[in-house]
Amino acid sequence: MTTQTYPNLSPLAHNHTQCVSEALVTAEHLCAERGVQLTPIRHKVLELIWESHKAVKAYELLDRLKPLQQAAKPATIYRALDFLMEQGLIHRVESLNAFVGCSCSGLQHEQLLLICKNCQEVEERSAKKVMAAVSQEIKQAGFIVHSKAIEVHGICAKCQTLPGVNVNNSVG
Amino acid sequence: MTTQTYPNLSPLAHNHTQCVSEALVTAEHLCAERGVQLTPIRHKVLELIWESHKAVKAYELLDRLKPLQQAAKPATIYRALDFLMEQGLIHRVESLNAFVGCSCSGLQHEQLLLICKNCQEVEERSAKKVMAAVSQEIKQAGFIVHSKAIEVHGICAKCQTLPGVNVNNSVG
DNA sequence: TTTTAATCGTTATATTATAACGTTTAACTT
DNA sequence: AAGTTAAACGTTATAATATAACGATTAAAA
Repeated sequence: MTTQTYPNLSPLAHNHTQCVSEALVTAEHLCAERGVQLTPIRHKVLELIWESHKAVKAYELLDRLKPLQQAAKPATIYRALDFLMEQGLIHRVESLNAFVGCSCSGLQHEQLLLICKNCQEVEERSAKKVMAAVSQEIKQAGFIVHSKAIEVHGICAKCQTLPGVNVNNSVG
Repeated sequence: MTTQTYPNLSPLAHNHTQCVSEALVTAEHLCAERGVQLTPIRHKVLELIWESHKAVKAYELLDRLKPLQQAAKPATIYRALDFLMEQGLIHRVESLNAFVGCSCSGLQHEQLLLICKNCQEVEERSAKKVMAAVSQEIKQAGFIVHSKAIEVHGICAKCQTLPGVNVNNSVG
């Protein structure tokens, strides 16, 4: 028997209701502590993002927000996303122009994002050794770091087991 | 006396004419070897990208291409960019929606990009240790990698010496 | 030399994101 | 509690980035 050593983000395989609820409670606490407003709109957007572990597009969020918030326009979404990013509650996935809930809110935010091409789910890993190696490399370059984005595209462990999933073109 | 241990990409500080010419010759050789066509348009776009070490936007390239290629339209640029990326002759900077010449064409293409917020120049580093650490982390996640993008934003060594440059908000 | 595939021209449109400005709501001050 | 200030939001418009689709042309292969 093998032990599953990776998180299985599928709604069926983990208690996603609890997962979302934890994220929202954490967000509420952090915002309260920081004296910033997690307004109803911001809260709804965060909730929509957490509906899955997939990276979600701004205009997709807008479509999903509209029924709940008639007046919602692009600016509504982008303002909420800006706030949530500032507070470290979500990540922007640069290589997809999309967003995903941060599963380490309140902790450090230099993350490695593993982005599955098949299911679009994003797994976040703190990857201390990677960050240390990056820091060392950067020091050699005499560079002052403001932010790091490490995004890896491929096929997640779960999707590798599915039939008809292309796992080719792999590197490193 | 200190030794300069980082590349200085300023047009005044390195022989940029030679730098560009090397990139173009390498591109020509690689395309010939591979039996793919570095057409006049593709060659011009590559040349325009290499005008500097800054990340350059697609529509900026389009504006610069138009005088040389009357019929140039967005598709003209995006097709050329797609080709140049497929051939590993340029990098897409995901976090800027921009493009930069690849200074390691023909070699490995898993790179660390150091993007200066002040001068917009992009330095490319092969960062073997970083890549090894990423590979190890990914193996633990049971993930199959197709591509990696490691992008670091901050202030380059050159700009740190300039007056009035904000070097704050640094991390790691 | 015919056939096929690649490249390019062209038009249209989809997608992502921001600017600007007025109104409302919340927080702070007295 | 009333007045003041700042934050958040509504709204319109538009900028910036990117792709689809299809026909014409050019290059490569048979």
